[in-house]
Amino acid sequence: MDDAHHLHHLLMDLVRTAEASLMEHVVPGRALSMSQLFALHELDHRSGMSQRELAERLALEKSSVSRLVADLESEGLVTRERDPENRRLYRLEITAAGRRLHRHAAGVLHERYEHWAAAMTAKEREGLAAGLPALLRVMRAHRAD
Amino acid sequence: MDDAHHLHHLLMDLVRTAEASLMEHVVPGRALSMSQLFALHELDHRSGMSQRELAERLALEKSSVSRLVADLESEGLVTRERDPENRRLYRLEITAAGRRLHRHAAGVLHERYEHWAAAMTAKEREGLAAGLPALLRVMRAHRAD
DNA sequence: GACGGAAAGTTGTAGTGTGCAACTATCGAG
DNA sequence: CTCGATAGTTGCACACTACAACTTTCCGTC
Repeated sequence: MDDAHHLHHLLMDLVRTAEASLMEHVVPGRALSMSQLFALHELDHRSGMSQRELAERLALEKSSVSRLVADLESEGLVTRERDPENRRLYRLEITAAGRRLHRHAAGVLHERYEHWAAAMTAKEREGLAAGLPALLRVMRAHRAD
Repeated sequence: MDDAHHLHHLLMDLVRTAEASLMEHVVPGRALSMSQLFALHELDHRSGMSQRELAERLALEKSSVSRLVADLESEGLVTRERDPENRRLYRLEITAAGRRLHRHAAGVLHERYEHWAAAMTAKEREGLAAGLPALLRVMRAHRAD
């Protein structure tokens, strides 16, 4: 079986498996979508973003982000305040609760990865460490064409 | 950066990138969802499946599959006939048109993979070939717990 | 053979996540 | 001051999905 054919099966499998495997039981009790988790991740990483900027990073339409952030705000995970210098835009900040939630989710995922990594051989881990970034790199390059 | 942390970033990236990169412009003119494509793939591979069995393979609820297959049938991509031995269940068959569509989609994806594979080094390709199946294996094992 | 439970599939309904188009409010250049 | 651009909101529609209630068919038991 040639590389391309092999990759076909692997990726199809992965796409069907990965999201469910990743997002299952990340936060007990609270329903947290992947986009929400990504948004928290971005905001925990970088403060004062506008919704437009967040939309860019998440590759979502600004209206989707508007609702996404409204939900996060209503759950007390982020705040949004108009920028006094330019009142068209919001300055988004993650709250302490949001940060706690993000850290908790990241911790759960971290454990999950450790569990996975422990179940692989060193050779397999090294293979992933070399191959996955490469795959992402070429996917991005291809889309950018 | 430890393996688990590394894996975190890679997977998050991949999940957000892969589906779009995979499914973009697979079939010109026709909107084909990933579940539809997977269903065609299963049916091209194995004939006479019931909807229950297809549902299992796609990890979807039977009602979702009922509608999914109804759509494929109305587009002439599959047929369903009651099994004369057991008229509760359907025997699903991919049509010639369905097979053509699947083969075309597979061809487009194959080209895409070749393009990607060509943009990687041999070492990266080998890494993926060793690492991705391992990742899927441990994800599945973990979910099966 | 009738009865009751199990199995396959269908349909009604609801929820989630998304994009597009039209809208408001604000800004800044001329 | 006016006009075009920018940030965000809202109404609407759509795709995909699960769950629950339903029908039809089957089969074992009495």
